Amino acid sequence: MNLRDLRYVLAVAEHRHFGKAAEASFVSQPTLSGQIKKVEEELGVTIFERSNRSVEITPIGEQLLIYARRVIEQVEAMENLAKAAQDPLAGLLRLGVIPTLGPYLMPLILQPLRKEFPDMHLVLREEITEQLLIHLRHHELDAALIATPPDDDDLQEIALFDEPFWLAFPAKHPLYNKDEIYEEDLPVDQLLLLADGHCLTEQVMGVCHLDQSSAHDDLRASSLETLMQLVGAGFGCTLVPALALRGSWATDTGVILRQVHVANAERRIRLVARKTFPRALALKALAELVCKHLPNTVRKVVKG
Amino acid sequence: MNLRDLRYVLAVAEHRHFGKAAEASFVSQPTLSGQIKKVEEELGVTIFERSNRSVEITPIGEQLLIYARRVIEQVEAMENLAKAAQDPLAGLLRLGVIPTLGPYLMPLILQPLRKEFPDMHLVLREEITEQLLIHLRHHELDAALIATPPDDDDLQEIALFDEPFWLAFPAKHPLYNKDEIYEEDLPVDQLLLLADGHCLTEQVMGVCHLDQSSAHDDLRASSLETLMQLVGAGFGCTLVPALALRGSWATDTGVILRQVHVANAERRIRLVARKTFPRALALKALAELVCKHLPNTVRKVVKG
DNA sequence: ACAGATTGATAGGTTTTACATATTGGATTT
DNA sequence: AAATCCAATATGTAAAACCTATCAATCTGT
Repeated sequence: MNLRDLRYVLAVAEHRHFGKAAEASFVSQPTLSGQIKKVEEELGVTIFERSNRSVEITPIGEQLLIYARRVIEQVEAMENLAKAAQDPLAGLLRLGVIPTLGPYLMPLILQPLRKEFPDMHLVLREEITEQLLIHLRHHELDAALIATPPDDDDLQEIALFDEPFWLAFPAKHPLYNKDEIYEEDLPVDQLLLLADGHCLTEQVMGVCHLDQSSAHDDLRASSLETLMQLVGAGFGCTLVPALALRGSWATDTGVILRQVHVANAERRIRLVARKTFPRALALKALAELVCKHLPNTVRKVVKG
Repeated sequence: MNLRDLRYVLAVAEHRHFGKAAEASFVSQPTLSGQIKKVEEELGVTIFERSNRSVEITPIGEQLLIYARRVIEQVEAMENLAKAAQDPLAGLLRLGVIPTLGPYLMPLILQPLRKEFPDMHLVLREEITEQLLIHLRHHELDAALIATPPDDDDLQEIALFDEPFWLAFPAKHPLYNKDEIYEEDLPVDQLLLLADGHCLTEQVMGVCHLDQSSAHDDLRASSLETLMQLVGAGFGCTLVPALALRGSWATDTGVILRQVHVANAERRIRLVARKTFPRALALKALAELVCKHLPNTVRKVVKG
């Protein structure tokens, strides 16, 4: 049996006339007659009792029609659903973000996103890079915003922007008088770090030429917010990604911020997804939207 | 789209492997791949995200699968229903009977019917011939038991049996001493009749050579039961079909019954149905069952 | 009563499409 | 490096759905 055949049956039931039903189905009357006959033979049941001047539905045919109508109804609902979902810019997009980026980037783009792509339904998940990549591979996420190259042949990336690191230190710190920070100024021995696993931790250590052994591991903050509270409280200094400068800690914590003039004192933020992810357009749209709403503290990458 | 395609989609979803799904669907892998691709193109949506080592279902695919499963489920229910209804001896049979036959014949066959064809669901309707024929033509009945030739080219008949008329008269009637009634004995002037419309009325008039004008129309009974009550009460005589002899009036009403030796003092009972009615076997089975359970007071017709 | 219109079924030929086998390209495993 | 696995692609074949033309039966209107 066939959906087309069911539609033919419904057409005959509606018109009670093979010719009219054929016309309404955009086929010839012999074709329709043949298909109806085929269905009846397949089901082993007479659906229509036809004479030369009337077409009537048998009682069993009436029962079958109820099912046929339900089937066609469901199929049409299915097609409508697909049609509504055809727009790659619409529908669910499960996006992961690293914790040192999410709280500062997402507020900038959520409202524009709702305005420009009202049908795109973003579901956010904040985890460290390693977890995000696992979720991507497991198809539990569709895309992720991270700060390291994914290093996985199954994944693709769209580079978005470079986010410089700023130096954060307590108000009473000797560096207070320096407006500009160079490599030799970095207070490497007073450096406070995030917990392991955060990509930011390794990147900051890289900028400061620290390795695992030489880094303090007695004081590790579990979040950037906590870290800045520690800085404000005078426990040490740290490097902060530019977008985080406007975090909630920025007011009244007595933390001083300075631009850093050191090579590679920045991280590249990219949108990664599986190469096989079918909604490339959604990724592109999201990438462009993010770039469009970035502050001047970061440097956009010119596409790619 | 196509039911076959939906089954393919479900198979891939189940196996998460095109080769295995193809095998389970008894087609080659390229065929299945092609059909899946076709469905995705038709729907404009990617259902499966495939790489060289995995097949995963997209979120929209998951939603579509819910519908696909429902559709297939309904279709299978439909096929099961048809299969269950394939037996022409099973299922609904809407049967009409004339009022002078139904109450006496049906009790004889209902139980055997339930025993021999437990799946045949008889729905009875008791009306005069004219109404029954109208209902037959309107497909509101499938068959009818009547006592006159249907005289309609769209209808067919199976003759079942000839039912003789018996003379019924009050106990004190002068005919009491006659054991056998011949034409000249018929008490034509005392004849009581049923209401017009009943075929029995005309047939009894025919046997007695009465026409519309010469017949009493001051006393007409609305049912055979009433008629016999009138006879028992001494209002007159009448002719009764043989099967009715065992009606509820037969005891304690003082009605005397005599066999009648008059040509054509009988009526032929036939099962009529539309020529186009598809369940000829059900008719045949019913006809045979009726004949099998008739008392000796009637003469079975030898098939046809 | 007879010609013309109507209706569903049938016949024969064409186009579409579903299918199979063979092969390819990319990735993984031994 | 060779073998294996997997889905996609290429190409030819067989089944099906479809069309036009026609038939048989009936109904309509003169």
